[in-house]
This record gives sequence, structure tokens and C-alpha cells, in this order.
Amino acid sequence: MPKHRAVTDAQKEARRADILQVARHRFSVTPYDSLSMADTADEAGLAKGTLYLYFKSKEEMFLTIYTDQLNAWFDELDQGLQPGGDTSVAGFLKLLGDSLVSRPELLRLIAILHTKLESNVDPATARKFRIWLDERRRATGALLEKRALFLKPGQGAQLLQQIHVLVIGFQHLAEPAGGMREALAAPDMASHRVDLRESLLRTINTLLTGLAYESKYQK
Amino acid sequence: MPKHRAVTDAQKEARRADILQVARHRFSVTPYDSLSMADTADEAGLAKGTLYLYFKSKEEMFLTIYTDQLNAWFDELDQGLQPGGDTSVAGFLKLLGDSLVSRPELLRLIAILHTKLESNVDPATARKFRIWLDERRRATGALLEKRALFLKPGQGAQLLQQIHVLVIGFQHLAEPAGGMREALAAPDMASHRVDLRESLLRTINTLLTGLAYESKYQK
Amino acid sequence: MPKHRAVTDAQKEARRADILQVARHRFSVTPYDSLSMADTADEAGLAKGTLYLYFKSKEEMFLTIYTDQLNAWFDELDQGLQPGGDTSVAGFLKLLGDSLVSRPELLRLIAILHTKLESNVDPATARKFRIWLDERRRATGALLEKRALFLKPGQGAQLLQQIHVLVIGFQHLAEPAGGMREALAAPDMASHRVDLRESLLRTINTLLTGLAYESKYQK
Amino acid sequence: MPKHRAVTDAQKEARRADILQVARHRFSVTPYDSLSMADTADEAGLAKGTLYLYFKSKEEMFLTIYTDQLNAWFDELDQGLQPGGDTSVAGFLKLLGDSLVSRPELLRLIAILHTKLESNVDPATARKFRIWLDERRRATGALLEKRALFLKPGQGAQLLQQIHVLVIGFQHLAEPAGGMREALAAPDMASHRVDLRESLLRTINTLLTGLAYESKYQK
DNA sequence: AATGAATGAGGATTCATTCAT
DNA sequence: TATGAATGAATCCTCATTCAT
Repeated sequence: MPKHRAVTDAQKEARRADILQVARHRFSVTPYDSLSMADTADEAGLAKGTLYLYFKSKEEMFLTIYTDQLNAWFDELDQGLQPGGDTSVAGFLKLLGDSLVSRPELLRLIAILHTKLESNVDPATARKFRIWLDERRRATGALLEKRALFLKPGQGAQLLQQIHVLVIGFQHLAEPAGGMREALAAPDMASHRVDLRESLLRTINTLLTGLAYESKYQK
Repeated sequence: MPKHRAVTDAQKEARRADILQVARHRFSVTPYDSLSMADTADEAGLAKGTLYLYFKSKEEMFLTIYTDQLNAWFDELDQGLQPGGDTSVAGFLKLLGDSLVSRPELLRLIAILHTKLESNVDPATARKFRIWLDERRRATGALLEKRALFLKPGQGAQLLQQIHVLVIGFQHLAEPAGGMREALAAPDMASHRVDLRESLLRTINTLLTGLAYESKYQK
Repeated sequence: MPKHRAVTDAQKEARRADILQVARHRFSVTPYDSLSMADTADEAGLAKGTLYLYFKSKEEMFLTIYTDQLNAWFDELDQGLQPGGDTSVAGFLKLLGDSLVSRPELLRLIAILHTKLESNVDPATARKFRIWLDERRRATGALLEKRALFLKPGQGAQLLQQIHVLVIGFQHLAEPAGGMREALAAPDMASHRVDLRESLLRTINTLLTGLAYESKYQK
Repeated sequence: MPKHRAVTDAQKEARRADILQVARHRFSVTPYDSLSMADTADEAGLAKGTLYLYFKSKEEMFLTIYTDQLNAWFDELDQGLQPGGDTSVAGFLKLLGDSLVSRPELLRLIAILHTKLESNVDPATARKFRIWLDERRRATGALLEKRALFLKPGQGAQLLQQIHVLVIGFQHLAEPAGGMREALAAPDMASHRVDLRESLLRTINTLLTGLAYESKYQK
């Protein structure tokens, strides 16, 4: 018994959103590789094939989730960077920390974006995605530059890229898998563990300090 | 026709090194996942089983390569940080850039370390590896602290960890695979490409500046 | 060129039966271990993966064949034990002998059931199988008890279990593999060979005699 | 450092016995298939290759163990069947039960003899083994015939073969592996389990009764 | 639009045995 | 006699994707 057909555009959009939500939920409890399209389809009450009516591939599906989540994150940043807000560095760090740590799935997606998602996607989609991402970074970067006057044009976006990079790396360090996960679980290995939020914010803080200093003295 | 037997310890060590070299070579032209033990064995003129006399698994083999390469890198850093050398930040950055960029396989290994190598390795090996890595970082970090006087105890190792993180992330950005690789190959996408060396060094430079500043003013 | 799709339940059942028949045929000419799923798929004109749509594993496939064959055997016994049939011991022995010897694949499956099939199957399946088998034995055992009045309640099933055991053992003796098969092929070893049917029936006959005697004199 | 060389025949015989003892010990704690020649060699303080100086193959090694154990069992039977001993059927059953159940390794070897040991052995060895076994059965069978007067010539050996067969079958039933083992471990499956000793002795008892009866009435 | 049957590529690993030393 | 380095065969199963219905 086929699920009621989505005929109107609104219905189709709703179904698409349904699928995305289910997929996001599955990703929140299962590593990307262990996630099967079949499970996602099941949980959505659809057949496997139906998923492919809405997304070209598993990768595109998650790239869409990634885009959505990232959009939300940028929105939150943009919101927090509105004129009249807290202009302190501490405030910015808190904004960053809270907005990122409250999006564990986004963090995990960022970490696998380049090895999993971007690879199995067609060039046209990849291109569109990259242009969109850089533009979004540029825009939010511009807001940043307005708030933190020591940032020169372009440095806002650059900083956001650096933050992106730090998330990838620290996420890898903070959430190892398999053998290393077990090894680090031992009590006496506590000092070898990495706390994502702390490490990330500390590094970003240093970066900001550095940028401020460079701006002042290195012309 | 069995290859001449490695009887003495020296011969065995040589054979082991042979295998590692072949594997490293194959990795330099093929992604990790596409690399088969069979091919490596063939190229080394050995039977597949023989590889397992020297390494417990594919992952351990590459973890060994990683360790060796990283050791060499740390050695090069230690060398460059000897008393009497160039103490400028620019010198340090050049040292970092040269030593890293001349080791493309190390960069690629760093990028997959946490998702491929650490995961499929037994906890004991993982533990040993992590302890070794942190110790090596600590030692080289100590040298760093002697050269860059603004670094407080522990900050040398911390900086090296941050560099590690930046390498992971920028490597992901700089060497995308599949669709994104193709997309970025288009001439008009040049501005969206990431240059590993430049981005890495710029970020590290900013970090150093930040650390220096923090040291001076934030007590 | 995909084989015509099995859409309706009947078609799917037919395809499943097809696969089973091919597998049974292959088993009739090849030892279980030498049998590859790939060959079976080939002979059935299907892709390997398709086999796994119908059976969870190689073991479950053959457990199904075993179950089917055993069902047919029990059916034949039940049929032969219907009221009004031959009630002599000789008649029962002939029924047993004919029904078993005409099912060489069943005999071979019985011999490997416990070492190959039951071991690599999940507990739930194993449990279901065992309960089914014991129930089927109980039911046919009850028929036996009605025909052979010296059998006390429960002894019918018990006898069937003993027959099962004798089949395992005599099959092992009667159809050795490898070196022993060759050795026994020598003309002067004829007296060392074991004839399954004769040995089996003779032993069962003695068992029946014993049961009859026990029933009469040992109260 | 090679173990001290076994030069004299006595030394060689001792070493051979050493190896057998170690192998038997390993088999007592590990299934045949999981048993590696490497482990056995290690535990014996020898190199793998050395084992092959004393035995042609893994199978021959265990066939030797089997032969030794079986010899000991026949010896015990012969001993118990000496003139002047207990001539009751109950006494014989106790002798059988005790002698078998006290040799769990022998039971396990009997169960795999025909599928594992006999298959990978050269025909000459297989032949010799089979002739030896039948002769030993014949001899002990003759003793049996003297004690149990209802046994006609040849029936002693035949009975021993039937017992052999029952051991194979009941051992398979009583010690399932993998999934079935787990399934039967459930408390509510208790009634589906098989007790080796009880089933075996009950069946043998019935067989004996049957033989006695046949002898009396069927001429 | 929805279904779900069919596809098929793809590779690490073990271990009994051999044989050069 | 003892060693142990080297060999190499052999195969199940998953799951993203397609396409006939």
C-alpha cells in the first residue's frame, strides 16, 4: 500500500522535509557509514526507491541536511551579530560555542563533509554548494568585520573558514572511533582526551587575539 | 619462487622496511580505501600472507608508516629548533611549511588518521600510539617553548596539537575528492580553492601572534 | 539482464523454490564446504545479492532445504503409518529404509546438520528449528505408538530420535571422505565397508525388538 | 635456540609423546578447527616445522591421539570383560558408561573422526587405521560374546560398531555449537536438551535387550 | 509518484604446510 | 633434527542504486 501520493508541490516539499528529518534523526544515533538508505526509508514509512525521487544519492541527501543545518547556524550567527548586540570577544566566543555545541550533528557532518559528502556528488552540485558556502561565509564575515573593527575586509570570512577547519580537526580528535575510543575510555588516559568545546574556543580566542594584534601593529 | 628468506634480524628489518616503502609508494598514488594488500604484496614481490608476518593488519601497517613519517617530521623540527638556529617567527613558519609540504603522504595520512587508522586498530596499539604521540609533542613543544619565550609551559605542545588540527582540516579543504575535486578544477573556481601551505602558515602565524600577545598582556 | 521480477507472492515463492532446487542440486554433487553462493547464484541465473533477499545466509538456505526434506520424510512416514496400513515391523522397516535411502541429500544433510548448519545460524532460528523438529517427532512418534502397541507414550518420539542418531553415525561410516574413501575403494577392503541401509535397518530392528521385550517383561 | 635434539630413538619417542600430550591438552580446551599447529608447537616449546618431523599432518597427529585413546578404552573394556568379572547387563552398561564418559576427548574425537580426521589422511594410513580398528573391535567383540551368551559370533563387534555410531550421533546432539548451543541454553529449552550418557546407555540397553530376545526366539 | 526486487562490485585474512638454512 | 620465514588458496555478504511494474 503506497503511502498517500504527494501531488501538489506543497505535499512534495513536506515529504522531502519528512525524509530529511528522519535521516537527520538516524544520523544522530548512527555513524554515517552504518546508516542505510533502507533504514531511513523504513523509518519514514516509504520505500527505498522513493528516497531517490527526492534525492539523487545518499550523499546529496546529507549534503542537503548539512546545508540546512549550516544555514541555521549562519542565521544564528547573523542574528547574534546584529548591531546593538554584545560586541565583546567573550560574547562572540560564547555565541560560537553555544551555537556549535548545540548542533552535534552539524559538527559531525562538518567532520565528514569533505571525505564522504563532497566525494560522491556530481560536480555541478559540488560547485553550487561551494559557491553557496563561500558566499554565506562572506556575508557573515562582513557582519563580523563590522563588529570587530580590527578585522580587515575579507578577514571575517577567512576567520570563519579557519573555524570550519578547527571544527573538522578537533571533532576528529575529540570523537575517535574503534580502538582509540576504547583506549581513551580508560581512566588513566583522561589527560589524553580532547574536549571539543574548550579546545575549539581556546584556539579561536587565540586566533582573534592574533588578528587584533596583527591589525594594530602590522599595519 | 619464494623471495630470499630474511633470516637475521637485520634482514627482517630490511624486509619490513621494503614492505613499508612499497606501501607508502602505493598510498602516494592511490586512496587508502582503494589500496589492496594484494597489490602491495605483488609490488613487493611477496605473498599476501607474508605481509601479515610483519604487520597485524592493513591499519597497523599504515599506522607504522604514519608513525615513521611523523617521527621524521618531529626530528626535522627538533633539528631546526636546536639552540643557535633561526629564532624568528618567520623562520619557524618556513620550517613548518617546508617540512610539511615536502611530506605529502604524511599530510594525507594525518587527514585519515582518525577515521581509518585509529578505528580499526586494537585498543592496546591505539593507546601506545596516543601516548607516544603526546610525548613526542611534549618534547618538541618544550624545545619550542625555549625558542619562543612567550610560550608558557605546555603551550608548545598545545600549539603543536593545534597545528595538527589545522593540518587535518586544511588538508580536507585543499584536497577534496570526487565531484568537488572536479568542480574546483574549473578555471573560474580558482578563487574557491584552498592553498594548503599558505592557509596553514597564515593561520599558524596568527596563532603565534595571539599567543605572544596573550602572554604579554593577559598575565 | 535482470531475471524477470518476482512481483506477486506466488512468483516470489516460485523463485525461492527455484533457488532451493538449484542449491539442493549443487549439494548433491559437491560437498557443503566446497559449495559457493556464487556458483549457486550463477546456476540459478541470479546475482549473488538476490540469494540474500530470500535467505539470510548460506546456512539458513540449507537449513531450509533440510527442513523441507525432513518435512517430506515425516509426511511419508505419517502417510505410511495411517490406520489400515501394514502394521508389521518388517513393513515399518521397509518404509524407513525406502524413505531414507531415496533421499540421499537428506542423509548427507543430517550428517552435517549439527556441525555446519546449526552452528552458523542465529539462536532464534536455531530455537525455532529445534522446537519444530521435536514437535514433528512427537507427532509422528504418536502415530508410531498407535501402530506398535508395545511402545509406551513418548517412546515413539524417542525411537525417532534414536533413528536420527543412527543415521548421523552410519552416514559418517558409510560415506567417508578423502583418504578413507580411497582406501575403502580397494577391492580387498570390501568387508570393511558399511552399507548404510542394511546396518541402519538391522540396528533399528534390534531396537524395536528390545523395546517390545522391555515393554512386555520390565513392566 | 633449538630445543635439545632428540637423537636416540628413545628420545625421539619421548618427544613424540610430548607433542601428543600437548595436542591432546589443547584439544580438551579448544574445538578442533580453532586449534592451530602453531599454538601446539608453542606450548610444546618447539617450532611448527618440528611437528611435521613427527607427524605428516594435523590430521595424522589427531588420528594418532584418537588411536591411543581408543586403545586405552578397548583395554579398559577388555580388562572389565575378563573371566570372573561382573556378567550382568547392568555391569556392562556401567563399564561402558564410565569408560566413555571419563574420556570426553575421545567422545569428541569420535564425533569428528569421519569428517575431519579420515578425510585429510593418505589412503595408506586410512587403510591401516581401519583394519586396526576393525580388528580391535573384533577382539573385544569376541570377549563380549563370551560373557553375553546370547551374542552370536560377530555380534560382539557389530554391537561395538553400533555403540560407535551412537556415540557419534548423540555427541552431535548433546554438544551443539554456535546458535543452537545458545538457543538450548535458555531455561525453557531444557526439555530439548540431550544428556549424552543417559541417552547413550538407554539406547545400548535396549539394543542389548533386543539382541538377547532375537537370540532366544528368532533362532 | 511509489514501490521493492534485482543488481554486483569488492578484499582482508588465516593457517596448514613447505623448505632453505 | 630443528627452525621459522614464506606461501597462497579461497569466499561470504552488504548496500547504494536502478528500473520494471
